[in-house]
Amino acid sequence: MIISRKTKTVKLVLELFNEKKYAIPVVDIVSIFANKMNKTTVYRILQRLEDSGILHSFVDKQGLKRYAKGDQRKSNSTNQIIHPHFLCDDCGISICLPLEISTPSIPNYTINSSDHLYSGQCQDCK
Amino acid sequence: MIISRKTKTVKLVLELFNEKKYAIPVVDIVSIFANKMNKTTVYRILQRLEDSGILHSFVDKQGLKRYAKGDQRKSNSTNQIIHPHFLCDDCGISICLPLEISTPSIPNYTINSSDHLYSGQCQDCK
DNA sequence: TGGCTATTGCAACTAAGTTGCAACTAAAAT
DNA sequence: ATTTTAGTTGCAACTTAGTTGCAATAGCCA
Repeated sequence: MIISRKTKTVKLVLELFNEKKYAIPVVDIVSIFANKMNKTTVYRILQRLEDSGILHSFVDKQGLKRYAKGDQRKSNSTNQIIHPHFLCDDCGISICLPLEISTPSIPNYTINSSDHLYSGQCQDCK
Repeated sequence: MIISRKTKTVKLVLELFNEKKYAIPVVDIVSIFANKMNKTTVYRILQRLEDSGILHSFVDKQGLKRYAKGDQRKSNSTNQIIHPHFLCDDCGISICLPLEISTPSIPNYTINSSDHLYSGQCQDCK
């Protein structure tokens, strides 16, 4: 499914991702908008924004799904724009690192996608 | 906490990891031992085995925690033995890849640990 | 404006993982 | 060998992330 209507709730979510340029846990987005929209709506909007290529997502070390701006769909098939994410152990913010990751080739295995997560201290916390 | 007693349940879990050399989701282990031990026990044994350096864990793309043999604790501090995991999209098995991952240095950031997950088709499914 | 259909809210549900506590048992002490 | 004590387990209840079905609502286009 693809975003086809710019509803109030969709606009709110898009505004959030324009303010914050790092990867945000879905749980946080749900609580940010707790009295603006239903949590089901949040999950569905994020899914649609990802399907539309406006956001991309990954699962962090705690198993929480996070979303950030940008399209990473094509990267998984054409082997481009694969980048690692960095998660700060102290303040919890997550950013997309501007590094190119090259996918190794492993005999007898086909690699379709990859995820890379670094964690430690960000510039503000170190 | 560290493993200090070799109870029946601990032995069963260790046997499982001797048979299967790939990373197993906790959920699977719970159902494998459904009538041998309580799920709480499974979670606690796995935690202790990891703290003891006998197993290591990571979170897969679905957000499920998986365990595999080997120690990865020291790798996170001394920068050794960091290896990626491979997850088969078809059959779901996960293996530890025998590849060494070098951690990049990012200005103003401290990196303490990293996780690398590839997915695609394994040798049996391809 | 009217109507089609995407979108939303609600409530109930699933599934993973956690917690507190009493009962149990492996292993050390006597 | 028996007692002691501290690590371990089972149970039941709970928390939290995420999902589903369906009726109601609201963009958007003719």
